[in-house]
Amino acid sequence: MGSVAAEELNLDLRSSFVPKTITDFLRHLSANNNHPATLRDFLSRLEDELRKIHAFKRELPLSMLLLNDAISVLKVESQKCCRVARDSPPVLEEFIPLKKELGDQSEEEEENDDDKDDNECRDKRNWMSSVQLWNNNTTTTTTNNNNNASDRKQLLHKLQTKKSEEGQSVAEDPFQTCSNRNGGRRAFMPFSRYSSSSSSVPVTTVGLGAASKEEKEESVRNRLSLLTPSVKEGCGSRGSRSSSNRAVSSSPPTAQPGLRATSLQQTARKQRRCWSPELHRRFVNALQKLGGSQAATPKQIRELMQVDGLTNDEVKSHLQKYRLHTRRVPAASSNQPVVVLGGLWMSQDQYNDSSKVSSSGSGSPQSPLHLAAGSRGGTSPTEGDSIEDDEDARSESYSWKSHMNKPGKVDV
DNA sequence: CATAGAATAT
DNA sequence: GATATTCTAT
Repeated sequence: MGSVAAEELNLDLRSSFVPKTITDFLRHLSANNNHPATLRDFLSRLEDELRKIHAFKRELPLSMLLLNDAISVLKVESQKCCRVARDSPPVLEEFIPLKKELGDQSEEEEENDDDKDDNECRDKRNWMSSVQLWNNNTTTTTTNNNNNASDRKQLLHKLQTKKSEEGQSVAEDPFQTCSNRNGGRRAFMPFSRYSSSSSSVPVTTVGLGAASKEEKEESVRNRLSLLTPSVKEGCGSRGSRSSSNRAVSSSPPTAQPGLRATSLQQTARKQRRCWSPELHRRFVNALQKLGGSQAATPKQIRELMQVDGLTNDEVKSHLQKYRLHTRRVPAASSNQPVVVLGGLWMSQDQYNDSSKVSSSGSGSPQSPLHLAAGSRGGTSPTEGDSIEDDEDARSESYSWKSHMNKPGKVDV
């Protein structure tokens, strides 16, 4: 029950305005017999914290400032304290220590960088894994410090404003199921892995062989609310596109023009959308409903997919890729497109259930076989890119990697 | 001006 | 290779 002060204060410090906190602290301190240990402890905590966020100093300039202030004040107080306690003469070195500490790690770079960015990045990454101060662009506005080589380059290259349409941003994250860690694996993991672990979801893991027609009750038209339980962190924590995105952020009331305020709008790239198997599945479903990849337009697809944060461009891009990939696998010789790739091309229905819940209406009215669409009355199969082919190609989970080449006919 | 598709860029 | 962004035509 001793001095819990530091504990509390530590918390306060993070979210409160320093002056107040410090004041409180000091008051508390003096009320407590000026316990030097307490002060020192707190001070050391602060310094520790400072060290931690040092790597982020560019992004959290204000935090650095506050912290520095706090430390300075406390240092002074500490001196006083000691003096009083030991009645010894002042030792003014009050402001030196701070510098000293930082000095070791690096400190001069206030704004040149570009190369030592590397160090910083590493630091950041380290911290990133444990700490999570990355929520918002808090202060990305750091005047001109925000570099990122690429960003900078882009900025210089073209300052033409870009429409920042996707206002939806937040609240997306339908089912981004990719594990996208830095050096990690990517792409689709077998569905068998999806559910399980945290959260409820009655779904029961669904192995790839069991359930095939989960629930058709289309009751829920839920716009895609299937949050993949276990993978929620998957695609690179897109909790918010920030890092240093288009710093739009609409800085409120311009706050205090006094300091760094000018928010530069840099053109940062969007976070890559991760086309999880689920997403792709929706995509394909939509295509089907729209009559094949050739007939569908990005917009239609997007609408059909009903995925929240999904943008036209994203769909467009995906569609482009999709077409590219599906084009290469013409049914070769007439029918029996399947079979190729040894079972790799099975009807999507099998995978359809994948895992997830909700399932929304997806698996239902697909009319799996509308192949008879009739479109081709026997015309020359030569081309072989009529809707059907798309269907074939699209069939399963997402393996366009088809490596398979049609040995038969070379072009030219 | 909005959208689709192709061509590039990252 | 997968996405994003830009360019061009509609």
